[in-house]
Amino acid sequence: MKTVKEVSVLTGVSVRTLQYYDKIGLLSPAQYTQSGYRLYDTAALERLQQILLFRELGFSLAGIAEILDAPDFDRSLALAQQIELLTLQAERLQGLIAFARGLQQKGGDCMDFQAFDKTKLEDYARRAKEQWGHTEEYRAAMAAEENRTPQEQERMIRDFMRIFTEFGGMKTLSCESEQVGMQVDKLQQFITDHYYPCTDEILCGLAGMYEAGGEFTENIDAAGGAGTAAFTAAAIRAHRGRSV
Amino acid sequence: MKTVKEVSVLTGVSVRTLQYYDKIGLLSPAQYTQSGYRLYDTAALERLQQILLFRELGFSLAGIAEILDAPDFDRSLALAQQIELLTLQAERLQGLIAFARGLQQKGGDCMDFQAFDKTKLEDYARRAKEQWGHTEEYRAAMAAEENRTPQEQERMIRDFMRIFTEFGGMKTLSCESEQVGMQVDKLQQFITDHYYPCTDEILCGLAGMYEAGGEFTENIDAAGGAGTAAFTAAAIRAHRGRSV
DNA sequence: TATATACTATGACGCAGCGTCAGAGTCAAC
DNA sequence: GTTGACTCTGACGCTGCGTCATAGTATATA
Repeated sequence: MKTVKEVSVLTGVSVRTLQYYDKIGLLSPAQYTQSGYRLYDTAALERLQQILLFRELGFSLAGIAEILDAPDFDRSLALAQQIELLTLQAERLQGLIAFARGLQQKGGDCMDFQAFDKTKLEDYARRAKEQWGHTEEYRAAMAAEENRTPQEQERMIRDFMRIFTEFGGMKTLSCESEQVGMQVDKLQQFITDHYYPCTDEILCGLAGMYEAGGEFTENIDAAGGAGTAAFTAAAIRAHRGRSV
Repeated sequence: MKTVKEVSVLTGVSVRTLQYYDKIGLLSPAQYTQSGYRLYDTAALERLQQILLFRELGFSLAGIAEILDAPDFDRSLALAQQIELLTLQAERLQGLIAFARGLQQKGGDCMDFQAFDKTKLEDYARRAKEQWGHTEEYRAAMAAEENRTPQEQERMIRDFMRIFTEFGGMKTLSCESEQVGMQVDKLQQFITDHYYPCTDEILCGLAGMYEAGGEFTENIDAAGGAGTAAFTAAAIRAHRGRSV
């Protein structure tokens, strides 16, 4: 039988936390003394181990109680779900890091999100139309484009910029790396979702425009720092080159 | 001039949040109507953009206020620090994911952390001594070892197990990958911190023991699933092999 | 036995960043 | 004048504890 302090020292959990876990019914001591002191036995300690294990894996205390108190609960399923959740968080973090690095490169003081101005975007769309305007999907997508409010368009431009800022933050990575591949997917998906169905072929075509040295190059480099456009183009080729 | 609702729709921030930002002094509207309605101008909107940018990068609202309100604040320094923070979080997440995957592989129902029992650990230490006991660093480290409480030893064993569980979760990765390399560093650092100075040479020696098929192999595979010991050995060789 | 000390218990409040609900006022249109 | 859409504010809730205040308890020492 161990007192709160002993358990605290043993496991690194604070006394207050142990009291709290008792209060919310997550971990009760084996018994109380007449004066109300908590006493923990080895069974309680083992339960605490389990609690700490799941807690570190990011489960909520309520979730841990559910897992530990329902003997028929599918632990491995819960674990699998948690792994997915953790993976999503990790991916998000990777994206954020790339984004932050991109911001850093393009210059901390002038965090300018207006570089992609509307006229240029229209120009951009016009050139795309010249190349792929004859397809039916393109015309269908354009119909949706028409009735977007200016505010929505502004937000989309910023989102678009951001993708390139993230590319900029990945310049230290290899073009072939998986993370860069995911970013290529992201770009392709974004264009498909918001502008027109972006096939691998079209994407490779865009790669050429990005590194051609014109306004596209300028805008992209403004978003992610010098060399971002070239890096993006290389990344697209590395991950889509085979299919063309 | 835009109302709260309009700003909300435009930026995706809830009305209540805008009111909250006003209350805490983070973002004040350009003016109020006689009836107390908030009205935002473009300057306020731009400030909101900045707020959202930093918020997404994980800055606290207080931190954002500090950054935006002090014109001479070093933004790029803050950004660099935040990148470090994000990187740490990402590394931690990667470790957790590997750990969770390791747990998954060794079997969800019997999450047994007692596999490394004390006698085996003593055996482990004894063999290490046979090989490197003649060095001075070893003897110094052993002095510290002596006066650890049984509880501290137990915790260390669990921590040690955990490192192998994490290795087990990385089996799908390449031995040469950077993440696995970091895990090798972690193992080496842990041994150095808690047992004896673990040189690259010693680590490679351990690798041999891990895959020799004896108790070490059993214990490590119990921690991370079948094949973990062999994977760990290969990982050590891949990242420390050159220096031996 | 008195006291010093270490430990324990409980309740209340605080933290971040809002969401939610209640009650009341406001604005424009029909 | 009434409807419906907005807006205001304050209060409370959420997670997972830390911190502080106040009070009781256990134990060793003088």
